Amino acid sequence: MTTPAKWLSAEQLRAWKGLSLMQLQLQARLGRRLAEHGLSYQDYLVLATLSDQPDGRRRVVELSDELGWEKSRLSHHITRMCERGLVNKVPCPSDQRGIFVILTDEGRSTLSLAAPDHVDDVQRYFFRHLSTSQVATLARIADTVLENLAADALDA
Amino acid sequence: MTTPAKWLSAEQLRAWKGLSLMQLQLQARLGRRLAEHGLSYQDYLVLATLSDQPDGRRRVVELSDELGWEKSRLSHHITRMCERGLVNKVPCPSDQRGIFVILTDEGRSTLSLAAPDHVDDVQRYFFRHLSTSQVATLARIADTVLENLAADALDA
DNA sequence: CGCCTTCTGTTGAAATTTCATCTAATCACG
DNA sequence: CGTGATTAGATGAAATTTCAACAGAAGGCG
Repeated sequence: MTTPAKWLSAEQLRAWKGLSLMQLQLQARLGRRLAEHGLSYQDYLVLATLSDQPDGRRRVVELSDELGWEKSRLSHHITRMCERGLVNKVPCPSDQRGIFVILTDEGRSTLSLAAPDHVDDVQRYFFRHLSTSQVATLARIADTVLENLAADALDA
Repeated sequence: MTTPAKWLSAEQLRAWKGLSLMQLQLQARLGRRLAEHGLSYQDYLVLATLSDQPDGRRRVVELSDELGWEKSRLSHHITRMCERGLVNKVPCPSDQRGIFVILTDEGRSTLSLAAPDHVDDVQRYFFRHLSTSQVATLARIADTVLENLAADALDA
C-alpha cells in the first residue's frame, strides 16, 4: 500500500466533525442552564471535581490533571473563583510548594443547587439518546485514546 | 427507584469525563503540530472548511453553522486571518448583508502544507485505536445527539 | 407601500485562555 | 552536604473568546 491513509474516510470525517460539533453544542447548552445558577461550565467542572473528594479539597496539580487544563489557566481560574468566594486556597503542609483548593460553604451550596439541573440536562441532551453499549463504547474509546496519548507523551 | 436518574452512573461518568478530556488532549496534541506550520487548530478548521468547497468560499453564516462557533467569535477570527493573508472577504451579490470568506493562495498553500501532517496525527492519535464499528458508532451518536439538540432548540 | 420582525455581520469592552517567565521548593545523585 | 535538574504554582502581557449592543438588509404582512 502507498501510505496507511492519505486522508480521512467519509465515515471518519463524519465521526470526527460530529464529535467536536456535538461537544461544542452540548457545552453551550449546558452552560446556558448553569448560568442561571451563576456558574460557567468551567466553574461547575472545578466545583464538581472538588466535591468528588470527601473533604472537598484537591491539590492544584491534581485538578490540572483531572480537568486537563494547563496549570496557568487553572491558576487564574482558581484565583477568580476565590474572589467570588466559591473556593479557598491553603498551603499544603507536606509539600511547601503545593496548594490545596478547598470548597467553601458557598461553593458547596451553589454546586448542590446547580447540580440537579445540570445532571438532568446531561441526561436529557446526551445519555437519553444512547444505549448502554454505546455508553460503554464511548468510555472505552476515551480510555484507550487517552492511554495512548499519555504513553506517547513519555518517550516524546 | 426515586427519579429517572438522580445522578450519573459510574459508566456514564467515565464516558462523559473521558470524552471531554480526550477532546482536550487530542486538540492540544494536534495544535502542537499545526503550530509548526504557523496555524492554530482553529485556523486549520476554518481553512479546511473553506477548502471543502470547490471554489474555496463560504458565507460567514455557513462557516458559523459548520463549525458551531458564535458569529462574533468567527467574525473576529476571520478578521485576524484576513490580516495574516490566509483568507479574504468579499460581499455577497445576492444578499447585501452577506460576506463570502475566500481562501487566498497563501491560505491554500499553507493548508496543503499542514494537512498531511495533521491528517497523519488524527489517524495516529485517534483512529488508529478505533475499530470500524466504533467509528460508525461515534458518527451515529454525534448525529443523533446533534439532531435532538437542534430539534429542541426550535420549540424552546 | 409602510411597519415590524428577523437575519447577517461588525464592533468594542470585558472575561477568559495562552504564552513566556519567574520564584521557591523538592528531588536525584555524586 | 551541595549542586543541577525538575516540579508546583503565580504572574503579567498578549491573544482569543464572550457578551451586549448596533447598523443595515431581507422578509412578512397589513
